[in-house]
Amino acid sequence: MGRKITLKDIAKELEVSTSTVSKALNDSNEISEELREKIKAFADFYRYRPNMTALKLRNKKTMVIGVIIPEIVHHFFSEIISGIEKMANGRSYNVMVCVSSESYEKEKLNLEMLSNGSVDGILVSIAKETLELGEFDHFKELEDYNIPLVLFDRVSDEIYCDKVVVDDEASGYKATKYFMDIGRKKICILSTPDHVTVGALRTIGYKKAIQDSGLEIDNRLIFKVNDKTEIYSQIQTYLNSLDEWPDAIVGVNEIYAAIALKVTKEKGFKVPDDVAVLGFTDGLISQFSTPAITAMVQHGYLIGEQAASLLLDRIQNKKDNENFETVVISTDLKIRESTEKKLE
Amino acid sequence: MGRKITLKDIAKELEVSTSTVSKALNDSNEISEELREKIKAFADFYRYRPNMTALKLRNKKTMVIGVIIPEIVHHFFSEIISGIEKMANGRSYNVMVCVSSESYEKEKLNLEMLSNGSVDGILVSIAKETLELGEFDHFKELEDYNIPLVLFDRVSDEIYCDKVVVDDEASGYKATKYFMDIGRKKICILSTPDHVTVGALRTIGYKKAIQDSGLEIDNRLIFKVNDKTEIYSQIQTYLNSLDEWPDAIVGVNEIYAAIALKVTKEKGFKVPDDVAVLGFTDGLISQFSTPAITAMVQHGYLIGEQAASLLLDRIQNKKDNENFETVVISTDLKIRESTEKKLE
DNA sequence: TATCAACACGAAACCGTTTTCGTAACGTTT
DNA sequence: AAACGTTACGAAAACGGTTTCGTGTTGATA
Repeated sequence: MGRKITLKDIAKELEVSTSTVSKALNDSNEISEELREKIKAFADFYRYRPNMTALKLRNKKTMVIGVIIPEIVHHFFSEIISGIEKMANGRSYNVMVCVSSESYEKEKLNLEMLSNGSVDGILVSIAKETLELGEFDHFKELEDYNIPLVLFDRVSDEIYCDKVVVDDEASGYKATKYFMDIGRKKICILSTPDHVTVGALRTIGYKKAIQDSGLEIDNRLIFKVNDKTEIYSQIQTYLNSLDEWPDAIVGVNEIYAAIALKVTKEKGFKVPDDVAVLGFTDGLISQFSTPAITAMVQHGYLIGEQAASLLLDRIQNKKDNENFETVVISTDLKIRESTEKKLE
Repeated sequence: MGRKITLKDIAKELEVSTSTVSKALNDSNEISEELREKIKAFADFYRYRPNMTALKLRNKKTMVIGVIIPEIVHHFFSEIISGIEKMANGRSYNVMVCVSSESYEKEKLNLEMLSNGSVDGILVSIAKETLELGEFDHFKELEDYNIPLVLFDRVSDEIYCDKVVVDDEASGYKATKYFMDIGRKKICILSTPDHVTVGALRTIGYKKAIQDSGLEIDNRLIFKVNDKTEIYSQIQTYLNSLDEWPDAIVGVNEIYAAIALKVTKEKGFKVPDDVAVLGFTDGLISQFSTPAITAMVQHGYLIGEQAASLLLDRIQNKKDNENFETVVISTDLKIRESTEKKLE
């Protein structure tokens, strides 16, 4: 029943004005040492804590940032949130998390909800459906409300704001180059449909690497997985449809790589001796599968930190509106058993 | 520059009072049809949206619930958050996520931060350190602030509130019983230190199952993994220290099971023929490792939904304070290759 | 024609703070 | 003694809404 105690309560009880109490608690020297101590003691005793909502209204800032992610049960994204949370917390901000479930409608709804004054700024990784539709007006409306936006990982050129991305093209290149360096000839890539930029960019990197080494690109070795139907059988069917099994497979995410690994082993090939497998995102699957999968580490935590940092800079400094920045987080190759000969 | 437009702005522009505008926008029939439409049109045109903070202050509710979890990059917990988010959203609430990183101090800080009026209710899964210290006063202070609390998964008897838990003891029993049913004799359990209740309870279930079948409990088959040092080598060392390798291993989480699987295969044993492995939490590791690991599915999503639902009931109905409920979510055994003979 | 309800709107209080400004009381200076 | 500067506090506005309670105008009723 310990009804929350307010400034007014204290004021009444101590027979002073609320302004006096407020000042006393904020250590203003406008109030005499004596009274100040008395008020503080009283407030302390009754565990007074200023009402945040009132403060938010007064200060016109909420000390909260909103995050919209496509999915939360996902190693990469949860890493990002973790980074965001850490950075925000360190700068005394809280984080409100919304999930778009890859749906355009939900993303729009979330955006509207967040932009009604609940948060001081918004971080978004765009939903697949939105990317597919190419519909970004809901983001543009944010400008009207004057609320800073930072996009991360899944971004769009049509939206003018700060961004944090992975150097996907370079990573695709790096992965492919690595395979060629260890002597692989027939390198296959399991990618996404083109509207998912990350997949598309990695594929571009893949192609460049092939061309740079003077080889021809074989389009049959590029497979775009359709997320809307069963993934496993798609990959299985595709690989089986090739005249000859590839000697190296790049999966643009952990799952594709893990599935490719599984299918390959089931087919009787030895990994990495016959076939080498590499995936993007260094999650638990890569670490714990057998053989452990070589992965492009994407540093999700760092991405989250950077994105939050950029957003908070915007919020706090009110940077000159026309100088948007794009931070590129580079990946690292974490070599594991799936591409290296095991020590016998 | 589209300065956020307020009621006052509209009122001034249309030369009416703010009360009129407010009523018109809320479809009050106190305002004439004609004026109402005019105001609405105007508001619409300028994209008026009520300031949430002001509403929160006025209504004395924030429509936000806070969640404190030990870790976010974790399949089980992210599933829970997902469930919470879904339920909260469905009931027009938003979710503020805080991470305790298993630290008592951070948990306490988070709790203080959330209880200052930022949220209408709080969901917590207790940090390991807190459980270890047995220090729960920070939760009790919540009562003073009159803010509802629901604990999930990691709970404590000392805290008097609604709870949502997994039937850990029964699950431990079920897992062990299953192993005995498929003819395993030497069943080992990789558990946690006792202060982590979930691990302890599962171990109790394990013991009961053994006893119920008339066998003796062999304490050497119960290993408590210490999270503070390297897990892999601990498990490896432990298993190697046994006179004889077990023919079945229960891991109280996915990681322990995956490591046990790996170590077992490295040692040259066949899974499941020589050794069967089972883990708790049905995450990606279990699905994608080879062989895929049999798992106790914990329905994290459901736990999240239930917890949020319970909390919202408290918030909305102001249930009679002394009738706390504990919802038990039961687990399911998802049998996979790691315990079943493979089809050749 | 006086009375009264219904209608349509505005004034003001309220939510819980902070902050600007005003001022009474006192001490100091010339 | 007049003028002035401090000190220590309170009144009131402000943040952006909602809501209660008037109140001036109508039209209908007795």
